[in-house]
Parts: sequence; C-alpha cells; structure tokens
Amino acid sequence: MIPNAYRSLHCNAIRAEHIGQNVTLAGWVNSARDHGGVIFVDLRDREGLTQVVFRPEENAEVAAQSHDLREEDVIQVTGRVEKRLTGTENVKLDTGAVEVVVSSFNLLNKADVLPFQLDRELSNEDMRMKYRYLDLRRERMNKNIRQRHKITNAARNYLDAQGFIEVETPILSNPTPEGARDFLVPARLSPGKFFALPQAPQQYKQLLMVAGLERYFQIARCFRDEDLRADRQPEFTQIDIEASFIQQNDIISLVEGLLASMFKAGQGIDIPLPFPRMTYQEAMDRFGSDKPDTRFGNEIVDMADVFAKSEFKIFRTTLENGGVVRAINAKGFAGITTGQMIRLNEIAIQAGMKVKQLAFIKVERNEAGVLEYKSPLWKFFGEEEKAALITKLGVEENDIVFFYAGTWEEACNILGRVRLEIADMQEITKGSTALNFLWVVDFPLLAYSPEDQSWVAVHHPFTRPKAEDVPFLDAGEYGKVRAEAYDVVLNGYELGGGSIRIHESDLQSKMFSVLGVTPEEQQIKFRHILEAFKFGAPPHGGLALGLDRIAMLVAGEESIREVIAFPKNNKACDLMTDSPTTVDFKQLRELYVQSTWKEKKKEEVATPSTQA
RNA sequence: GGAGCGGUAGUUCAGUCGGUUAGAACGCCAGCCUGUCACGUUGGAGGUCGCGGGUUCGAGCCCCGUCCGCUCCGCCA
Repeated sequence: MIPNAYRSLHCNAIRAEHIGQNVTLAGWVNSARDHGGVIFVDLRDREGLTQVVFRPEENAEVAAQSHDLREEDVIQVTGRVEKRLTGTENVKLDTGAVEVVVSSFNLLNKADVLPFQLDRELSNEDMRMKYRYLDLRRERMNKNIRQRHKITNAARNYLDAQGFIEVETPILSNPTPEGARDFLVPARLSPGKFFALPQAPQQYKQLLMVAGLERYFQIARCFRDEDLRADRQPEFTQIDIEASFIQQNDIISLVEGLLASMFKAGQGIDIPLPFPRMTYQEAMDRFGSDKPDTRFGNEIVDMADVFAKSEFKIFRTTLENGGVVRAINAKGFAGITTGQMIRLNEIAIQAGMKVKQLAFIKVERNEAGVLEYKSPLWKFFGEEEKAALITKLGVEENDIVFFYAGTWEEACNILGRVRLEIADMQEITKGSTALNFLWVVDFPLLAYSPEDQSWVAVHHPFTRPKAEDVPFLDAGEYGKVRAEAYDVVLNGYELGGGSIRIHESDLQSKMFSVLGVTPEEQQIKFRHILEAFKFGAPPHGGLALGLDRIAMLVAGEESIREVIAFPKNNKACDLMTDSPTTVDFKQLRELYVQSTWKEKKKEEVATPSTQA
C-alpha cells in the first residue's frame, strides 16, 4: 500500500516489527469497548482489524472524545504501535500481538445506527438488497467480491498469455431472431426502430475471426429478459472466447487450463486435468441430464434386457412399442418418508410422468430377519426377472428402486429429476468439497419443437454439424445429426458451452433454411454474416463461460447474487435504487414510444353480506 | 403462467389447544466501570404480529383474498 495523507498503513498490516513506530490508520469503528477509563476500538478497513487504545494518560482530551464513538463511525487515528500487555494478545486477529496507542484522532464521519448488524447472519433478503452497500461491508461479501476480481484477473492473464486479444463488442445491437427474449432499446435517431442488448456477442466474435484477429476474448456483459433463478440474472457476465484454425480438442485443453488458473487464483487449489469427457447420449442415459452431477451414483439403469419378455404387461408392451424401461436404485433410501414419497411423485409428474405414482421396490428386513421386497409390482415379476433385477441394480437391504416405463425422453427427464431430488433428500453432497468437472460432447445439432412445429438449433444456428453426419442433414434426417458442440459442467452446473462454427456461406444458408428461415429473411437478418463468410472466413470455433457461476462455485455460494455487487431480485428489480422505474411522457415521446400497460383496477365487488 | 416455503421489536427468532399485559437474544438509549476483544454491569425505550376482509364472546394462531421475499417448474438459441 502506498501511504497517503489519510494513512501510513492498512489496519491488517501492523506487526511486531512496527513496535515503537508512529502510524496513521483510517477506517470504520468495528466495535468500541468502553471501560470507563481506557477504551478499545477495533478499527476496520478493507484489509482487516487493528485494536486501537485510547488512554486518558496518553491524551486526556482525545480519550474523552472517544467515549462517543459508535460502530461504523469513520475515523482516522495516529498513534504509537505497542506490544500488547502479556496475556492480552488476541490470537484470532492477525494483528493480535500489537495495538496502537492513540495520540490524536479525527472523526471523519459520524454513522447512524445501521439497519442491521454486520457481524450477524441476515436472512432478510429485501433488507440486504435495499442496503446492499452495507451488506457488501460484511466479511463474506468482501471476500466474494475480491475473490471474483482475482479469478477474473487470472482469466485475463491466462488468455493474454495464450495470445488472445480482448475486444469490446457493441452493447447496442440487433434483436436475436431465436433464443431468449431480448431487452429492447428504442433508437431515437431512427424513429420506430429498436436496438437490443446482446444475449451474447456471438455474431460479432465470429466476424472478428473473419477480420483475421485469430484469437479473441471478452469479459462480456450479456442480457436475457427471462425469469430469474438462484443461478440466473437478467444481466450476467461471460468469458467469451473465439479462435481461428482450431479444433474441438484445442478449445477443450485451452479452457481446462483457463479454469485451472481461475480455481488456482480463487481457491489456491490445483484441479486435476484433463477433465473426463462424456457424450450427450451417455450423459442422458446414465444421468438423465446434459449437465450431470457426477459427485454421486444412483445412476439410471436400462432394464430392457430384464423385462423384454416379462409377464408384466406394462413393461413388456412399452418395450415392444419402442419405449424404454429404466430404473434408479436409491442406495440406503428405503427409509423414505411418506412426505418425501409424495414430493418425489409430484416432481415426476411435473417432469412429464403419465401415471400418478412411480413404481418402486423397497427392500427392508422384517422382524423375523427376512429380507422383504415391498412393492406393488413384485408379485408380477417372475423369479428369473427378480434375480436379474437384483443383480443388475445391485439391490441390497435398505435400498429403494424406482422404475419408469415410457419414452426415452420421458425416462431421462423424470428419472434424472428424481435422482437429483433423492440426492438432495439424502443430503449426499452436503458439505462436499468435490469438484467434478466434466465435458459433455457430441450434442445433437437440432431438436424438434412440437410447440413451434419446426426444428430448432440445440446450441445456436452457427454451430457446425459433425462432418460424418452431414449426409443425415442432406437426407432430412435432422434428429440424427450431431454437432461439433461441447459443454463444460461442474457438479451439475453448466459452466459454459461452445462449438466449432460453420464458416461457409452456403452451409450457413442451408442451416438457416432447415431452421425455417426463408432466403428473404436470411437476407434481412443475416446478410452481414452470409456475406462475410464469402470473403475468406477461416475455420473457427469458441466457447463462453459463465463467470458469475464460476465465481459462485469458487466462493462456495449457492446463488450468483452472492458474487454480484448489485444484483436484481426475483422480479428483476433493484430494491436499492428502486429500478426499473416509470418515465415521463415527454421522455417516451422523444423516443416515439408509448406504453400500453394499464394498472389493474381493483374490482369493485360488493363484500358478500354475512347478515341476511 | 404454475407449485412450494416464509413475513411477529432495528435484526435473528420463539409464541403450546384460539384465551390475562405478545416473549428471548443481539442491537439501541442512559448510568457505572482503566486491559477488553461476542467486555462487564444497572436501568430504560422499542410491536399496525405484511395488508384487507371473514369466522368467533375472543384471532399472531382458523378461513378467504391480496402484497412482498426466497426456491423450483415452465422459460433461459
């Protein structure tokens, strides 16, 4: 730290070597302990605490003034560093062996009593957000914000060292034809027209590849006007990366090194490289998710071979009709409560289960010491099936097995969700420090949307189909086409994703056509990119990482709000500034914009009379 | 758009079967206290039980509606 007029040292910098020296400190009164004569003040700045002592015999006037000090007053003190009296050292403080005996002090700013105590946990989220600047004074928030700086810095340094160039792309850009809802900005100088805030710098970064930059990155703010979650904010930050003359493996090892440098900077740990890889198909089959949490087992098991010729008609006919029969063995969860069972079934129904209850087998030892298979299905299974099932699922005492019979998609969705809920109920990952990184590769290129009655891009329309699957694309068998796309996953969170892109104009145009964008629309919305690809676009690809989520996981937090200085609440509002807000009619008129929103009128319904 | 949990003192919470004056801890205010560090100690103030309505002799507690916060589903190329 460079000394200035306010202070010669930070509060946490004072050590035994300073004994005898005069120092000047500035900061906040963390606590004041008034003993009538001597007064102790723990002085806090962003680096830490130092105990300063006001003694009447040192300076009677200053000591008298110190009686009025209250928590969070901002003060400046000058005094002599002394070794603490023997027996009064405080091992909890880095500066606990010394103290500053104050000879002069300035009250820089008096503080009102705070609306909440900084040293106690606070559960009132409105209060935290309304007084976010006070919430950020708390040690936990201070740590999170600074840790975020460290990992961001590490990312910049790493990418710079790898030859990547940081480029800023426009915040005012065009609406995105598909994908998330855009935030719109009226364009005053083009009456009736609108900008959109970028959901991602996707097209710009590809055009930078056409521009010959070869290696680009940006710590980019992105905007999506969708509903919020604990890990989703309407504005968030991506580490956006794009490179030319590069293949999937190159990007994967680049990003592994990047993440390793960030976790090293944030947590001081070395994460093992390389990360395991799994195809999308395998992830869905085993975990029912494209972002599997691999910290625990209870995997989904295919039971087709066991039940192919079963007497149990529901399972057999499901299989005969091209469906699947799959199961999860929840190890040691036979003690599931009625409430938990109800909850699991609710979740399964939400996830698309067509029946009212998940079929199950609960394995418990009865009073006579015999293993019992409690299940509404057990009586329908033949002896061979039972034996095969027990072996295949590794069923033991105190296990409970859940079954689902239906389509592959349903089974993945339902059992994937059930698997996570069971882990939550069993608190399997509670307190775990495991970091299970994973690459999910070979995503499908396209998915059919029954809602839109058309094929939509699973990643985005610029994603390259795998060369060996292009014949399926040509044949119109869109469901079979895999993409050169990859996601990096940590403990069930999607940290980021990317792809090798299309760099040929005709292939890009064909891709748009498959997605239902007519040639006319292509010219209107994508002329710039289709043209650019004709002027010598290099093969390229990239990836974007969610910086907020990474910061959250590094900090061990469960919400990205804890690593964002001024986040929005559930309704995308900022309670501190009361944003968003209404604007004057005049301001709207200048933008040629008119609001159609009307406040709901309170229904003037007569209160039902209770007296006849 | 849907589901769940929550809202009681400044804060964190308790509040039994619907029944006297709604409690505790921390914080706050005042006094005392020269070695504390979650200082101690004596005293004090502080409540629209989110809001509106209903049931009841009586509601923090039961019912209906509504607002706010959080979590999840839908949504998030």
